[in-house]
Amino acid sequence: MAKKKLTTEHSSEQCEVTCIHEDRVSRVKQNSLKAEEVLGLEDIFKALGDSTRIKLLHALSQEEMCVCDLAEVIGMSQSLVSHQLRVLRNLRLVKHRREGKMVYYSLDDEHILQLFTQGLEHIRHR
Amino acid sequence: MAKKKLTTEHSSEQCEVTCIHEDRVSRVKQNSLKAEEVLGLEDIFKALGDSTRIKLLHALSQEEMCVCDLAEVIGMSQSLVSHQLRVLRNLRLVKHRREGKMVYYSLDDEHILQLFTQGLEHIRHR
DNA sequence: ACAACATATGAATATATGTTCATATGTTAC
DNA sequence: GTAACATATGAACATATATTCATATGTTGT
Repeated sequence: MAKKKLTTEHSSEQCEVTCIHEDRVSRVKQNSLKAEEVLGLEDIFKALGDSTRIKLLHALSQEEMCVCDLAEVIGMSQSLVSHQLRVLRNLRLVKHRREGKMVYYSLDDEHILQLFTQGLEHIRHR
Repeated sequence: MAKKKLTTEHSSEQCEVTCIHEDRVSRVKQNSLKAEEVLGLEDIFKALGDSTRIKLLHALSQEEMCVCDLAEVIGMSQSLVSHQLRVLRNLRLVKHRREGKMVYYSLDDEHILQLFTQGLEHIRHR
């Protein structure tokens, strides 16, 4: 049986840490990412962190395609594909052009492919 | 060209698409990522798609640090840091070693840094 | 005008996930 | 043994997000 510990006064105002290596902490703190950079990275990686969007981007890395084709390739509904393409569009990861009734999508930034490659290297390398 | 047309009724059995470019679709389909690869990428990018974990990884990219230091550096609670470190540990993104009462974490895979670099290039390049 | 098609989108829902709180576990010193 | 400290973790909660459904918008052809 576990015992309860008598907690002395728990000042909840501050995080009362006692083990900080001050020099190390301040050194690393100074080299922090800017808030803007953190948010930017978060957005991109969040966009890449979904299997549907991964499949869409990978398909588009091969050729430009219309929404219907994309739906068929990844085996999901047109509605879902449209929704997810909008997410990718908002992040400037894909661009689109209209041709008659159809809308063709393609990659807007080839950096994405390098991220994929790096990611694949990682999952093989473990 | 386009295949059979289904009634535009509420037949929700199949995805009734009529605009498929068959050659293009089958070409791209053949070159699909394996399900395993998709899941692997999803896991990694999902892990990177959170600001707390981004800050943790970026801090660890500079030097090995204990949990307390990390909490101080990113300005969040010890509990949260521990939880998120476990996520990163499960994905083999960080490793840890015990030294007395403290546990020191460090990056387990330097590929991560390249992903960060690529990501940063992207957000600047738009 | 209309019908048919391709795509976009708002709303609803279910699930996933980040954060907090309380407490447990493990280590050192006494 | 107990106390103090550093870390880990289960549960609860709130928010975010993926997917589906129904419908709207835009385009072509008649």
